[in-house]
Amino acid sequence: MEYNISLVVTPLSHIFEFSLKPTAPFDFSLTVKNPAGWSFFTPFEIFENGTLWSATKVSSTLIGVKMWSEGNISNPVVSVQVFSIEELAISHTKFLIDVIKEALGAEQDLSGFYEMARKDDILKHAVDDLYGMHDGIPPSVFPEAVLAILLQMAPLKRSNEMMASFIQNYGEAAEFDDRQVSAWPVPERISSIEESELARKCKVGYRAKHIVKLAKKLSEEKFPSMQQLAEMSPGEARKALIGLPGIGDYSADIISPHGGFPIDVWSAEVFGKLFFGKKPENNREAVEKVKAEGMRRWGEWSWMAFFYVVQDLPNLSRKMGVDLRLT
DNA sequence: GCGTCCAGGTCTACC
DNA sequence: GGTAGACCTGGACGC
Repeated sequence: MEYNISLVVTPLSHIFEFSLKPTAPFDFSLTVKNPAGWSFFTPFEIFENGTLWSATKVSSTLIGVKMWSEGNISNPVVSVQVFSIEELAISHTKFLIDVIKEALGAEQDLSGFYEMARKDDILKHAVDDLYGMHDGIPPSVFPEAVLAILLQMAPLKRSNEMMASFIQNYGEAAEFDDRQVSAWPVPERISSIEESELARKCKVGYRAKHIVKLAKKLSEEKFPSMQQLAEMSPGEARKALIGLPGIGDYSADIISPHGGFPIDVWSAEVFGKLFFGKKPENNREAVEKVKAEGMRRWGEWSWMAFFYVVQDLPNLSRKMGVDLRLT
């Protein structure tokens, strides 16, 4: 893989800061650095001693974000510093505060989910282990869609390598608070590169075609923002996402701010064992059956159930006496 | 060392 | 509308 060919490093020296009071229960560490290792903004972000340094582009503005907790699970307070190249207008700072609130899931009320989960033989363990973990809405569609495409037809190790190469070759690094964090590329940049160049540099294979077409669609056409997708009905948002290049049933469930029940051949095995007590004979053929059972069992809470179970696999394996390791 | 298989899906041609 | 086959790449596996 080719790294650091054209990564631009941008120093961010202007700061504005604020604090948030998320809806309790809220566990800051579990929310920004969850056990399965899903990134808050980018896989290159840093989490040390309870503080997160991350970076992203929001409406063409590169920002660095430093966050830490000053409260506790039942009385949560999060301090946030936002770093930018130049001083931001008041309207922009208000917008960014909303973006970070959404990304933290700060206003998410977990009480309904927890009430259901405590009566469920699987989820009662997960919500106990991960009490206060919120799930937020990412600031933009492009990184989520590229991630979904890179997860397709590849072992996780290779997906991670493709993702790292893509960010290092075409992203932008934010330098702030004595840290450097690489942020995801924006569609405007990817739309102008050749598919063959992307395939060669990042070894993404046939996925290069989907990624460049996706970038063109998002940068040249009016596609709903993540916030607008959140305001649509789940069905409308899903329909819009499936219209994107390289995005099908599974990927739409990953990207949608409404969530879904994204069962692939990997999760078909995990959830197959949890639901039916044994490994499916054929993981690929079990996808539809496992997905239907998850939707039947957890209904409107399917996404949160998926999220909590995937984050809690080692504990669930032990507590339920089911070997959830892949075979 | 070499050939074969297949992986945390989606698209397209064909019926 | 339903479905088989193709699709990049690289690691695992058998020989």
